[in-house]
Amino acid sequence: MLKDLFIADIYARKHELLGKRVRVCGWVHNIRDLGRLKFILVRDRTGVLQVVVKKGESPEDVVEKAGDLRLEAVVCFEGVLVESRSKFGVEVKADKLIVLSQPVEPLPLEPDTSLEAGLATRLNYRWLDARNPRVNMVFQFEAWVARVFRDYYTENGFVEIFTPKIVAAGTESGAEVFPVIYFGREAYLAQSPQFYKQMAVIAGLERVYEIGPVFRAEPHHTTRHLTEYHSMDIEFGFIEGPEDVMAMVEGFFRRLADGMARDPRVKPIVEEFQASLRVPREVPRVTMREAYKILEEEYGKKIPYGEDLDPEGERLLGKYFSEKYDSDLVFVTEYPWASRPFYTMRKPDEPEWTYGFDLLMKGLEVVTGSQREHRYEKLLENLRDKGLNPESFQFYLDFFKHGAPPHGGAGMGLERIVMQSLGLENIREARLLPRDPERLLP
RNA sequence: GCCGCGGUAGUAUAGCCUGGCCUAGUAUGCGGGCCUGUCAAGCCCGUGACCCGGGUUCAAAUCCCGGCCGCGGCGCCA
Repeated sequence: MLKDLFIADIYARKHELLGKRVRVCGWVHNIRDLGRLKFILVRDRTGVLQVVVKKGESPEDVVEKAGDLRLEAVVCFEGVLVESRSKFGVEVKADKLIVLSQPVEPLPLEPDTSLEAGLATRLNYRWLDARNPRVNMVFQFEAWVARVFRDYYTENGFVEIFTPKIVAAGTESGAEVFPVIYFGREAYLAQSPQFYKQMAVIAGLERVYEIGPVFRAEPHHTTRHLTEYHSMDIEFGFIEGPEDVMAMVEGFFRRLADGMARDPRVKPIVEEFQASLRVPREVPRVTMREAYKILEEEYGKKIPYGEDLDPEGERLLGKYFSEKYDSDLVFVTEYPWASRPFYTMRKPDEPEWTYGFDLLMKGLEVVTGSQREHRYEKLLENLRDKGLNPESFQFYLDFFKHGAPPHGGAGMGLERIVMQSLGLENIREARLLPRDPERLLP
C-alpha cells in the first residue's frame, strides 16, 4: 500500500508525528515556486498539506522532479513533519518524491476553482470537478445519508431487499418508462420498486427497505429532476393507519437532523455548507384540504379543489411551516384519490381522499408514501375506477390472494434529500454522474 | 413536450443594444524566464476564442432566419 495516512490523520496526530517521517500521497493542489524554494500543496480527500522542497537541503533529484510537477499530478512525498510558519501549522520537509502520474494535457478545469465554471462544464469533467473539496463533500454526505437510512431501519426491524430493475410492466400509472429489449421481448427499466417491496412484506419479510436506482423517462428540464435517481424505499406490515407510516418516516428524518448536528463524520461538511435541518418534536401534518385553505388565505394562491400542489404551492407551504412552526418538514396528508396511484388506500368514509401523503422538505417534495390497499376486492375496484385493465396487473394482484397484512410504506428521493440538506441549487450536483434528457456522458 | 433566456481562448468573463475604433480586452490555466518562506505567491515574455449553416450590408462577434447545445420555468414526478 502506497498510502498509509490521510492528510486529516496527519493533522489529527501531529503531536505524535512531529519530528518523524511521514508519507503524504495525493494530487498536486498548488505549486508556489520561488526558485530555489518551492511550496507544493498536496491534496487528498481529507485536506491539503504543505510540502517544502529547498535547493541545498532537499536531495537534488527531489528538487529536480518537483520543478517539473504540474497541477493535479499524483504524487507521494516523504519527509519529516515539522512546525510551519504557514497557515497549515505543520509541513513536510521533502526528502523523497514519487511521481505516480503527470497530466498529459492542460487541465480543462481547475479543481480549485471548478465551482466558478458552469455546471455543464463541471459535469463534462466530473473527475476533475469532484476533486474540489466542496464537491467531494457532497458525495461523502450522500453516502452518510444512505448509511443513516440503513442504520435507522435496520434498528427498527427492517430487512434490506434487492428487487429487479428490469421489469415486465410499468409499476405505477404516471411516470413514463424506458423500454429495453430483453432477449427479443419488450421489458422496462423499473420506475419504482413499489410492487416488489409490497410483495416482500406479503412474502413474510414484514418490514423491508431498499436503496436502489429508479428510472423515469420524463423529459424534465428542471433543477429537481433526473431520469435516473436513487429511491430509498420502506414498506412494512401490520400497521393501523397511515400515521404509522409517517411516524416511521419522521423517525429517519429526526435521526438525520440529529446526525447533522452531532455526528463527527459529517461535521466538517455541515459547517462548510452551513447546512441545517430543523425537525420539531412534532413534525406538522396538514391535510390537502387544509393546505388549499392555507395557500389561499395566506398567499392568495388558489389550487383547484382535488388537485395536486404545484411547485409554487409546495414552496409556499414550506415557507409557511418554516415561519409559523419553525420546521423544515411538513407532511401533507389525505391526498386526493384522483392524483394517487391505484394501490393507495382510500379513506373509507370519504373515498375521494386517500391515506396517501407527501413529505415536503424546505418546500420540495422528498417523500411520497401511503397506506396501501391490501384487500383483493378493493384493489380490483380501484383499478377499474382508474380505468386500468386488471389483467395487465394480474401478476401484482396475485400477491394479495393468499394472505396480505395491512401495510404501508414510502419512497424517499436520496438526491433530493442531499440537495435540500446542503442547500444545493441543482439536483445534478447531488449525483456524481447525473442522467437527464440530454446527458448520457460521461 | 411547451415557454423564456443564452452560446466569445482549456476555464470564467468584457465587447453585442447603438455594425467599422476588434489586429477581439481581462483573469486564470498552459509554455519559457527571474526569485530561499509562499499563504489565491509575485514580476516579465509567450500561447490560445467569436457554436454550426444560411441571409442582410461596402462592412457582421455585433442585425435576421434555421439547426445543435446549454440554462431556467411549467406540465409530470422523488
